[in-house]
Amino acid sequence: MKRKEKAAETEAALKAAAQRLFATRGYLNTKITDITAEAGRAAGSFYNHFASKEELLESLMADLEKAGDEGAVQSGHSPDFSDPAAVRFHVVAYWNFYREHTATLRALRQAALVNEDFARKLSEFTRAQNEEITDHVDYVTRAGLTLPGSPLASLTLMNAAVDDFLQKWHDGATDLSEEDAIDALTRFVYRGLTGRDY
Amino acid sequence: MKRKEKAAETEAALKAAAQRLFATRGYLNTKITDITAEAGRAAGSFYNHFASKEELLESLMADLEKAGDEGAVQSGHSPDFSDPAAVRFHVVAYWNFYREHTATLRALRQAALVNEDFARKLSEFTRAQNEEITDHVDYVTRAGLTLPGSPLASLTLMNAAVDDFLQKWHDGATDLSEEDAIDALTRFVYRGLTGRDY
DNA sequence: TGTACATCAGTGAACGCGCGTTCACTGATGTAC
DNA sequence: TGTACATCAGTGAACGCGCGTTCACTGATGTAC
Repeated sequence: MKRKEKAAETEAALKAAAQRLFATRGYLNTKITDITAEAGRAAGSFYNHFASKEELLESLMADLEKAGDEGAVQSGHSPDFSDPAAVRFHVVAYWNFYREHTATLRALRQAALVNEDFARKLSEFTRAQNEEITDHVDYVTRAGLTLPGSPLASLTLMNAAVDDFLQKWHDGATDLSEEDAIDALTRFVYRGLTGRDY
Repeated sequence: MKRKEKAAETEAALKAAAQRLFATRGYLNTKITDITAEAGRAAGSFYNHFASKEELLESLMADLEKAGDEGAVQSGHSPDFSDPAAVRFHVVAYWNFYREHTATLRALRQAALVNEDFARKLSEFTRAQNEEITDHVDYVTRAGLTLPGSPLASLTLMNAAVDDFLQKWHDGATDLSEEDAIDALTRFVYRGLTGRDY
């Protein structure tokens, strides 16, 4: 079975090369021939594995979803967002998830700008994410605190702050160490959601 | 001087057409021939006015900056962010600014993904925006309240929340009316910055 | 005011570059007997 | 185990599409006398 091994190896090399390039120069700026060159293969080789750059990205997304599921399983966290520790736990989890999958996540966002299909996939992805923690924000109301808006709006606000801040931090737009950044983000979100100081 | 008038008219038509297309299908998905077709001119006409799509976008940015300056002048607002009304005022101002310039702002963000120059311009733009309100957040500290992080980090958090939420709201990701959206956003940001309920 | 020429905005067919995609070919691995 | 053929991963030159860009041309406006 040496043939299949070799094929799998090439496919993996192409994916790894793609991720490296997506991270540095972005999805839209990466040509298929860039990927094959970075992977040390001939241009034509690409099509033995993927029909297009889009399909490669879908494959990377599939890996990401698998990793996401594994992450979710091992959590066993508190869903009570009236507790700052629970908010922090989620911020940290998302922070790490983003760090490990920066290339794919950024590529996906770029692809969504240009491609209807990926736009849908991205919004489906965030919808699913919201779903998972909808009940978490309900704890805020049950604790006698008031959310900034409707539950969905509050989730969206939280995601907006986390997503964008995370990206800006990675781009070096702030002066903060990682711990300080997480601290600030947690505090901002917790306060925003609950109206309580922390 | 009928000739110059005609030229100015065509240039304006090209810009207007570009904005319409940028708003609907995005900057990156808009071809130069799309713009000329939408403006009802021949393809070659474009180059009488702009050397490239990038140059057209720069021209749109110049318009935007002019509008921004005019907006800033007529403000006469309170800079004291320990006062919710001051925060709201700024949120509303930015909200309106965004609504009026959606096409250009989104185009700029897309261009920044692909083009080094625009990336720099965009970050310069947000830096300048931050500059303008750096002192505003200092009022929070002076009022005896604690910011979520360093002043720069706090500003970045605020911008992150506003930018991303605004975009998501425009994309229809929430269920809120405009007033409710502004309310929720203001509350979230004010709480996040000050740790005070509102 | 009229005439002859110059200039300019606009036109659209044609050109050419960049890049995605194909395909005939090679050499290695697998299969049949 | 050896031989002959089949299959498959990989190669890279060549092809062709999409689109940015050019350019010779037209008709209208401006200028000189």
